[in-house]
Amino acid sequence: MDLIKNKASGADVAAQKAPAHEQVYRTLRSQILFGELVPGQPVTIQGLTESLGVGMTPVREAIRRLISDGALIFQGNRRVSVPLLTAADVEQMIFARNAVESELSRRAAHRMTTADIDQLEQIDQRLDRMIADGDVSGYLRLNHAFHEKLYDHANAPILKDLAERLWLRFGPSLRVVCGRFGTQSLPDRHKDIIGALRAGDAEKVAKATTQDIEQGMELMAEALAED
Amino acid sequence: MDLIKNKASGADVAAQKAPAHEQVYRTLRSQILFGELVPGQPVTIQGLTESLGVGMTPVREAIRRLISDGALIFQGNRRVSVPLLTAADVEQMIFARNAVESELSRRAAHRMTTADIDQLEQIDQRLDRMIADGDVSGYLRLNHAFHEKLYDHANAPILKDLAERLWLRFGPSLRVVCGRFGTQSLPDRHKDIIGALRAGDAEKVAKATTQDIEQGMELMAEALAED
DNA sequence: CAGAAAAAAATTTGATCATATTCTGGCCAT
DNA sequence: ATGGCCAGAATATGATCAAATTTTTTTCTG
Repeated sequence: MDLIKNKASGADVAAQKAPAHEQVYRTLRSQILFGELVPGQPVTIQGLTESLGVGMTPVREAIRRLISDGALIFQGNRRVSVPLLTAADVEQMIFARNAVESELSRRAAHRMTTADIDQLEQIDQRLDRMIADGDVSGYLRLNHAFHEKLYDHANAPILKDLAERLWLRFGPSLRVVCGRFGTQSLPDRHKDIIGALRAGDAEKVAKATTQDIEQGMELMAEALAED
Repeated sequence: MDLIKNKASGADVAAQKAPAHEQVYRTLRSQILFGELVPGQPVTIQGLTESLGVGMTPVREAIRRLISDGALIFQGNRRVSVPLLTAADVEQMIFARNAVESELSRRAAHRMTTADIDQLEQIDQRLDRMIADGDVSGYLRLNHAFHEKLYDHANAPILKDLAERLWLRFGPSLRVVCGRFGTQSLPDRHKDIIGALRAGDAEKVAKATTQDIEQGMELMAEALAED
């Protein structure tokens, strides 16, 4: 609604036309995915209507969607909050991510052109800069962008949807890990993935993805175990 | 022993206590899961407010949740409808179900007691009666109940949630298959699963689950290919 | 004059909000 | 501690506005 008059600056037409509940959803989803909300933090409808300047109906709808996504949890009474992961949760997510995302990588490997891989590498280079700068938010955004870009090429929307849900679940906790250990200590296998893509070795891409996942998730499990 | 007994007569009470949007969600979810809504059928908010006798806010919230579940799809303009599956969708679901549900079966196999297995077998016996009677609705409900009961024992809520979402996606189309071929031609591997459970052979349980999934999904793929 | 394409009105449906009602959890008195 | 009040938050409704579809009217062409 604020964006309506801002069209002069070239704001996205689609975003302008999107209904309020969609915009609220995207905003909250992004905040959760990139850890701007802390695990355990309560989420209230009235708080969001004020901070987002929108009525309660759109806020309600966005919250329901996010609960269904697993990005928020409904605490039995009428309270909603950002989920706290248990060790068992992380263990299940490792299994599920390995199964789904390694397959997405495998499929993407069969379909990506050199130009596609170049774009992916560009994202990874920007990501490296974020790590060097210690920019946690930037790191989280680009790490997600890297995987999303890769999985987009798998041409498997249902599998990608499953993967995206899992990311929403661990987003807040991943941020906590970064905050604790810093970006320096977050290794990834993106270089391996890119190399294997260029070599056209789909199995190697899948393997590297699995390693990437396990490194990240193990770190998360350790951080959670400390509490 | 029977902890559920606590709220035995409270089943209705609990249902009464549940907020309207929750009830609408459950009703629609059930209708979709068991194929009471036809693929492609449009779903309108105002139609539901009338037929369910509640305001539009609860209906809206339920619809958003179901869209997030993949049980309904948002058709670009403001219309919402029951999804029509493509061959590519089915292929992805076969992969995802195999990965997730075979693991759920494997985990359940490690934890189920003889009494648990007896209960599962009881469901399967009731299911056989439904097949004999040609009761498609009953068949769908008990087939779901069988798998849900099995996966409940896996103690893996995140994996179970992923599986449940996949079921919601193919529910409407499965009903179409049954309507076309009848219940007689729907073979399952439930007897194999039960036998392997009793033998304590987790790998065999997982294998039988995979076969059960592939039989059902292949049939669906064939039916969809006919159009 | 008939028929089809285009334009305009009417109807249906979705989106949002303001308001009333219900429920939860804390607080205070006993 | 226990039990009833009170503030605040969530739930639910109906009214209102906007968008899209359908129907009707108009217009143009053969």
